[in-house]
Amino acid sequence: MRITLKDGSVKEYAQPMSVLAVAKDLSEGLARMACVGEVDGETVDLRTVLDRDCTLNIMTAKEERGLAALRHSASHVMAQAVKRLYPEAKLAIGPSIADGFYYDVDFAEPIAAEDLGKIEAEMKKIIKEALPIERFTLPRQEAIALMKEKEEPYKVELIEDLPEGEEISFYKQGEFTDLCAGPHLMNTKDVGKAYKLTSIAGAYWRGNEHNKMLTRLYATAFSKKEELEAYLTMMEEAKKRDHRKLGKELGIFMMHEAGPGFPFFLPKGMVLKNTLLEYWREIHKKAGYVEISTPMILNRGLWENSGHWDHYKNNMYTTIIDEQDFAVKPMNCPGGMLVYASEPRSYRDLPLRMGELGLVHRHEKSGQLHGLMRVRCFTQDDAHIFMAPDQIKDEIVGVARLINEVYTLFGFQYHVELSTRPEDSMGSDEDWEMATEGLRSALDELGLDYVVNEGDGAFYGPKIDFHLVDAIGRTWQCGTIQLDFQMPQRFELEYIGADGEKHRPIMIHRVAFGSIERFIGILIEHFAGAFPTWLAPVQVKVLPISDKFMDYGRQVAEKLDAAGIRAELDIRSEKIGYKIREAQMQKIPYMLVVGQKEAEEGLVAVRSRFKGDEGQRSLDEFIRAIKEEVAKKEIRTVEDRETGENKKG
RNA sequence: GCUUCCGUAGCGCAGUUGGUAGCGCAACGCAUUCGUAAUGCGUGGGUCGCCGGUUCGAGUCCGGCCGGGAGCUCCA
Repeated sequence: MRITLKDGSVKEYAQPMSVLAVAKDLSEGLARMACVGEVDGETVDLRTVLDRDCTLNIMTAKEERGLAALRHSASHVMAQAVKRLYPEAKLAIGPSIADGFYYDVDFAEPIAAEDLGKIEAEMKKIIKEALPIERFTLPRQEAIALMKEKEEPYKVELIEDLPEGEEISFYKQGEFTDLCAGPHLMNTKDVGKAYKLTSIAGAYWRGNEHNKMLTRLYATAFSKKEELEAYLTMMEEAKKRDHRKLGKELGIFMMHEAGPGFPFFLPKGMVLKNTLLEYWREIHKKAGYVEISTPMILNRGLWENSGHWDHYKNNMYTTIIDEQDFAVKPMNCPGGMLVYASEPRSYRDLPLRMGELGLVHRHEKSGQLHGLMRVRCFTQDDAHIFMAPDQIKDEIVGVARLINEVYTLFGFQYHVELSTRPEDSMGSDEDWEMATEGLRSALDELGLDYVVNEGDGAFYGPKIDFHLVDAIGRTWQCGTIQLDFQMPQRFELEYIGADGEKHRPIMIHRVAFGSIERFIGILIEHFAGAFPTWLAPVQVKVLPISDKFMDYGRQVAEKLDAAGIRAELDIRSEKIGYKIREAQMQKIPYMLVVGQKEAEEGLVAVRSRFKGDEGQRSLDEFIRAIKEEVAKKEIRTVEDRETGENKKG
């Protein structure tokens, strides 16, 4: 039996060997880091026996899967601590996740955030006890019997759902035994000191809202204390970027209890929104789109025809006009269908790309609302593309490139998902198959990596989703491309082909920003409110040294305004330091200080967020430079000045 | 919607065992006219989210509702 190591060296053994034995054979003292192995690319526990030729990689806790094992063991320690403190508690599941781990527990009595400290203290003891973590397996029936004996009904249910005939693996540490596939560390002491219980929340058993809600204990663990501290500091910093906090401070938007989930855009936010829309119109015009606008309220018959009345009614606001049912649009597509059908279409018109900045309303459940990220009314930068079947792939590729262009302009990283047919859907299997394949082949042609989201498509078709990341690492769906065979059929859309016959077009629904509101939320967090100059609601603040230079300041501001630059003049009788501080906290890109010297010589003293822009220059020169920067939609490096927020103590 | 926590001036907060409210910033007024992150002094502003209950008395205790946060579930 030959075992090839990651570094290329080869070891020969006559007998089957455990990963642990091989690891021990290789290194004198087995470090706590070496808790997990990877055999032919598959992660395994160190106790796994090797009985064939294979490639072996012994990982450290710093490597992703090693870290997952560390956290997984930490979650067992947490569960053990919980069982010691609350013997009545029933355990559900406790995996490692992206930033840590959790354990779902069914407590007899609710516990409070203050109890986390007690659990943490008990964990410390268990780690100090240095309990070996042992793996063993049982046949199915014995496994069920063991969990019944320990009165763990959730574990029994989990085992019952595992495939027949397989041995069930368990991990045991001291008095605590848990159903688990592993892998794990070798000893509880290896969990170390770099762990912390972070929060407490509710979570449904098996993620189903009809099931009982359990208590989820969130925690995190790292291989080093410094890493834990760096993570906690990072989370604190990220919270400062929260778009709800910055949105208020920078006067971008507000919420009011008069309209939960319905955002109000303030003057500065409106500038931001309009600037984005201006950009949107510019690139769509270039990409061959026309723009339409369809009504916000349409009658029930239309929504029945589109399928929304059957498949989307729970999310729709309805009203009665002249004794007839009407609905506020939750999507723009049916209106778009009517525009397409309003005149005869020729194959020469295709692909017909119709954009619409449509305000849609959806009744989201109250608990889903989240600042601008999840609202009840939002503007979709929608478009419906009608095309012949042989144009599908090119159109999808074109849309994906457009979306990529938009995200790249802002410097976003994104990932792509392909969502397939959901349970509640309409149309034939063949249509769904064809549509899904169409999206898949376009993704392949673009060479984009994607994950498949089974059953997550829209009720009328499969979709490609583009996801962006917010300040604390949550991802939000923004762009989507959806391929739809259903709507054109339901609305009996047609075009006259080259053959003089009637044909049915196929349609793409797509958004690039997704929702302007959500996109703005993500932009705020992405830039921490310090928008690139082309987007900044106020681009320049003119700051006279004293009232004596107010007139000159006014002239400067007017000249900027005439040049199409968004400028404000600070007219208060305050000292220059005070005015600068405020402009700085408002994250305004440029400040122009004007006093005696500037007024006499027609200059401005530039102070900016950016590196290398300080100093006196003529106003004309400044205007030329800023206009060029705006035209290029440049994203410049923000100089790292102290925030000043805590300066006063 | 569910679990849990929270709701005091425009914003950020304090308010001890129940005895009808304070601080900082902001706003406003006066003085200051200043050269790169907070000039000084003064003034006004609150049905303590709303409704009900307990009590001689409720910001404080209890219940319901509304709104918000964290997560779950659902979605752009």
